[in-house]
Amino acid sequence: MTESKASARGSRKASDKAQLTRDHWLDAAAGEVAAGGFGHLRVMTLAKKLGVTRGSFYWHFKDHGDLVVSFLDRWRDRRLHELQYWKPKGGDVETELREILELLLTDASRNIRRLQVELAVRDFARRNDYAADLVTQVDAARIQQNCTLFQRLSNDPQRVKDLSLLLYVATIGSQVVLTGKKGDAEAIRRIEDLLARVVLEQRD
Amino acid sequence: MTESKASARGSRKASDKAQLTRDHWLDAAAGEVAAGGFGHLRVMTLAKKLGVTRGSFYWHFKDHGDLVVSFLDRWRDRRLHELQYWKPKGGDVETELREILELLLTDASRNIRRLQVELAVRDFARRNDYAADLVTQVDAARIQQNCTLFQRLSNDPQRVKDLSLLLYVATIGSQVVLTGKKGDAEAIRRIEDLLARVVLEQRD
DNA sequence: CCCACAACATACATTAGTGTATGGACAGAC
DNA sequence: GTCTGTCCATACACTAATGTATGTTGTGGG
Repeated sequence: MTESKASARGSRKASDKAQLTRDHWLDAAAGEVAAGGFGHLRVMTLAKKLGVTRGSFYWHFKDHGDLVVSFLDRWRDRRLHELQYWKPKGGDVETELREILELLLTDASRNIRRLQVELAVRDFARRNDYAADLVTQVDAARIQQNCTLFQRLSNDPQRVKDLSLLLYVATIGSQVVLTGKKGDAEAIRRIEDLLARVVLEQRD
Repeated sequence: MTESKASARGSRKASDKAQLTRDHWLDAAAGEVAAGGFGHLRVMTLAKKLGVTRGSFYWHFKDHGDLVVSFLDRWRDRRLHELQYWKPKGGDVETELREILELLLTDASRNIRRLQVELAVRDFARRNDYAADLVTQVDAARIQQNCTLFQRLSNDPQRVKDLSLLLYVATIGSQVVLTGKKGDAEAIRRIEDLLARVVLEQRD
């Protein structure tokens, strides 16, 4: 009996006797959200996944809603923070554009889990005001990020905004339509190339 | 007592004593799916909405899964069928391109309900193989539709395919990112205009 | 040594939703 | 008229999930 309990706890990956933190629960939640969206985020499922009972959950979190809000907050923080890591390397504009395109499309499409979570958050935002607010923040920051690049392509501020927005919606659309389909890598690569061409033709 | 029952039934829109059909239920389901996605599609909610009890539902449908499959099938049929209505009017290419762009972006963004359902189906497809299959069918048909237009722009079949795909992912991305946000109509109009410009520059 | 708290287990109450079995009203066929 | 089938109501059983209240264990401080 005691062995079965020990082996149950032992099914956890990292350390056997280490105790859980909020982040452990949030990581497990990320898996569930990626697989089934926020509608399938269950406390019981997470507990089984972590090899504990729900009693642990209600120690770390007030309730199910607390988990959701914490998850969304962490997602927002990470998405905003990762934008800081992209610093223009001072190469020529075309090289930099192709770099950021590869980052936004090819690289992003390889991070299936991260992409699934993003789509789930975006879908959840359609019926949850809190999530909708965070998505708006992240979208705005990313589009702003694109703007700083496109300012080197054009002096027309309106054109800069429009190009940034076009690039962004094309990026999201590619992720929504192509991710997980067969031949998606090839299609994404071609979209990436075509986008670079049409954007570069807009310089003045 | 009988009055209360009658008034309950009378809360339905069209006719008071008309009996329900599968399509009535599917229409009501569309409202729920648009609002909350497939995860919030409840038999009880639909029954209340239609002013009947769940007994009626289980007469028209085998079970909850039957409703979902029927809903998806009808969605696929309608999306494929509506493509037949767009016949090239034989104008010049630029005019026709701007027409189809307006149809795909501005017009589509006005049909909030239809758009919400599409996004819900697309999200559901990430965890449901049957839905994924239908979405793939619809996507392919729409992209193919775009190809017939772009064949008048370029003789390179690969470029035709790429442009069609770019237009499609930009369309979907616009719907995902912009729909429902403030100032979305203006943004969509500008995306539409920019897309027309960059596509026309790709003719040979 | 024990004690106090953090971390988790256990057990129970409650809710929301599905599916099913059966009964009833009502309209048309004959 | 009554019979039959369609369409819906009612009542019940069942499940999954949440939240809460309380019990249990392990561990460092004094």
